[in-house]
Amino acid sequence: MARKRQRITLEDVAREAGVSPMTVSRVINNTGRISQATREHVREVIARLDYRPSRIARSLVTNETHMIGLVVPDIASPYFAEIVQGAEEIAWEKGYSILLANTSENPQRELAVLPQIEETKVDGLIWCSSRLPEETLLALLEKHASAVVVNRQAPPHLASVVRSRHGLGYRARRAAAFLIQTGRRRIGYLQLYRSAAAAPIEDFMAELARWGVEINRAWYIPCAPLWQSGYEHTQQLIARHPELDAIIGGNDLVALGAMRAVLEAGRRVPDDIAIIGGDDIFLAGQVTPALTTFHVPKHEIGVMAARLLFKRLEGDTTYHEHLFDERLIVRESAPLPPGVTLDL
Amino acid sequence: MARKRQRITLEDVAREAGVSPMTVSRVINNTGRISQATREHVREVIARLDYRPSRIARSLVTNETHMIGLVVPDIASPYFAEIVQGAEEIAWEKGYSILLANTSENPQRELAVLPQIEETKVDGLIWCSSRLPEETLLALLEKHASAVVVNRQAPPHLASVVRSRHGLGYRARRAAAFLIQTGRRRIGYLQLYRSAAAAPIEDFMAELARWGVEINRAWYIPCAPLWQSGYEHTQQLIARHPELDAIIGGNDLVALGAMRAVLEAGRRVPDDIAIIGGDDIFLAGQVTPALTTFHVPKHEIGVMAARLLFKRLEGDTTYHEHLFDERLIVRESAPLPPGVTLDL
DNA sequence: ACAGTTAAAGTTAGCGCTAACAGTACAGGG
DNA sequence: CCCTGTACTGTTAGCGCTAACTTTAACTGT
Repeated sequence: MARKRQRITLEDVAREAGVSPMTVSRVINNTGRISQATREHVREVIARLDYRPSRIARSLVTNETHMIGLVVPDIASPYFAEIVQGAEEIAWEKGYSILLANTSENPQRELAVLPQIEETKVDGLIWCSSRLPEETLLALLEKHASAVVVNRQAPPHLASVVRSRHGLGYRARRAAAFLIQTGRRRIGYLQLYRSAAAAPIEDFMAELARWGVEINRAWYIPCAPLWQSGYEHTQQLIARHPELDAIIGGNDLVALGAMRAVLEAGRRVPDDIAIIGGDDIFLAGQVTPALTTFHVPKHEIGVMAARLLFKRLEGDTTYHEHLFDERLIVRESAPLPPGVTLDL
Repeated sequence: MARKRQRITLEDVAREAGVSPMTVSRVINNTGRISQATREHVREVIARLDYRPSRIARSLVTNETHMIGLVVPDIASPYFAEIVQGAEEIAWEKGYSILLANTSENPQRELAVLPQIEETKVDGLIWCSSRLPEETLLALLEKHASAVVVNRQAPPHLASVVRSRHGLGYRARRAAAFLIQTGRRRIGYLQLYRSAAAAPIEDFMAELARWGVEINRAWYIPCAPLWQSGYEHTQQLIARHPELDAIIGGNDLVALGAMRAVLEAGRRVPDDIAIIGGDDIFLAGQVTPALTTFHVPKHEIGVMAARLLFKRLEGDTTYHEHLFDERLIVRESAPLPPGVTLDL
């Protein structure tokens, strides 16, 4: 029987302690001047009644909820789960709660989730890897006093930014350079579809051109950031294009799906086809062959996003941008043959 | 420049529309009787002013926050991330938000997180895999009108329960039975430490005894639910006990850590040492050798937990318990040799 | 025509807190 | 003895909403 227990209010405490509600409020918030005796007495009553101040009521008057909204495309992805973990850690330290919204990689849902967050009046917002088009994103950011955007760009006055180099097309270009120098010539690319902010495929092809290797648009296909998508697209890709000797996955899940498809097709990794992933999720180094990929400091991204947000909340409205480097981790799926030296 | 934009209130809308605040309130909540003309006019003004009702203010009077608290030991674990995903899905459908608390596997933190959640006055609470001792957990549940507990037991009047069979010691016993029937005799067990609710090691040994195989307490060691822990404990375990021919991991992360340690030690999986995991996380089937494990419907657990919670919130205070089955998924790390038939 | 009904509004009060201002009491200086 | 300052505590009002009640207007049937 869910008892609707009457909540103990600040007024109850005041009455019990024989002081005014304001005095109790001051004790709780450590504001104003309170005599040591009164303070201790009120504290004792608070403890005795097991009083918990209502954040709701406080928020209504202070206009601060001590909550921050966290929007991610897929909480079950190892990539975002770690970012969330990092952000939650900092929020907790600061006494803030996390309001989580999972948009299931769905821009519609992303749009729909925002009114909900607005109505809750979170103090700030961390927005990860928005799949919304640029102008829509900006319009929504306009309405939020404090926001931090992860993996997207934003105008300085609207939000701070945390990114790793991925968005700049850095990753695919470096992967291509590495593969070519280790002897690969016909490189497939499972490019994550995303907003306009993503690196255009042209950047990637420019890199290939720089090395003078073959370019074939049919080898570059858009792909959802999921294992299944990498798996299925690779099945088709290698069936239609058996000439491929390397595949770049947009992220590790995709690359692992690709690896599976390659192995199931009876081709060897890396002997026949080398594979490079994209974010170094936890198990990337545990599979056999272990995945060559770019290390992305996911936890630190979450931590930094929260830190920048709190900077804004604390009144520092200057723009901050933090760009994390992505280090290539050479493992077995795309090894460095003995004797090869790289020029990266 | 974070503009402190003055929020548009219900009163603004009322003034603009030339009606009383109450009328606007009724339109928003679809309560009471409102003429079609007024309703449409008010709606138009709401849209024009881009008015968003304040949940805070509403909560203060209705005593409902439309938020549910979700406490997990480790959001970055693939196991809990999927549960969170499931719960968030249902919450979203019902128009509720998720207040996320990550306790980092730390009972202290678990205790500390509760006041925060209480102050926020969430409408309900989903509590996953609490690491708190039984009596502490119950004491805390007492204070919450509506709660659902995952992977723990609870008295019917305090909370509904969602579990898979794991907590009953089912998993380790079945794993042992399987291993023995496939020819293994000296079985190590990396048991997840946890609360009193977990199956005592005695259950496991009873199963071994039933099959008449060797029992050696030194082979059974407590282990944190992390890859690193499985890895390190296994390194020690197989160094001290080279006689082992199988290892059971408390969950997949631990089992994968164990697998890595075994392979690095130059032993073969499954030829020298068979390995069985525990929750079938996403990549368990992707590694080589693929992990034999028990499938646990993580997403469904999250969904069910949220469903049972909403049942309580909607006034059905009867006790519900949902027990999910765990199916053994036989993959390569502990295969079924040809010709062997199982008696489970 | 008039009480009785009903639909469609409006009024009042208060949820639990805190900001801002207003005391009060007591000290020491003139 | 008042005056000013300091240290503490109290009073008032209102944050943005909704529950509960009241009012107004229009419509009924006899």
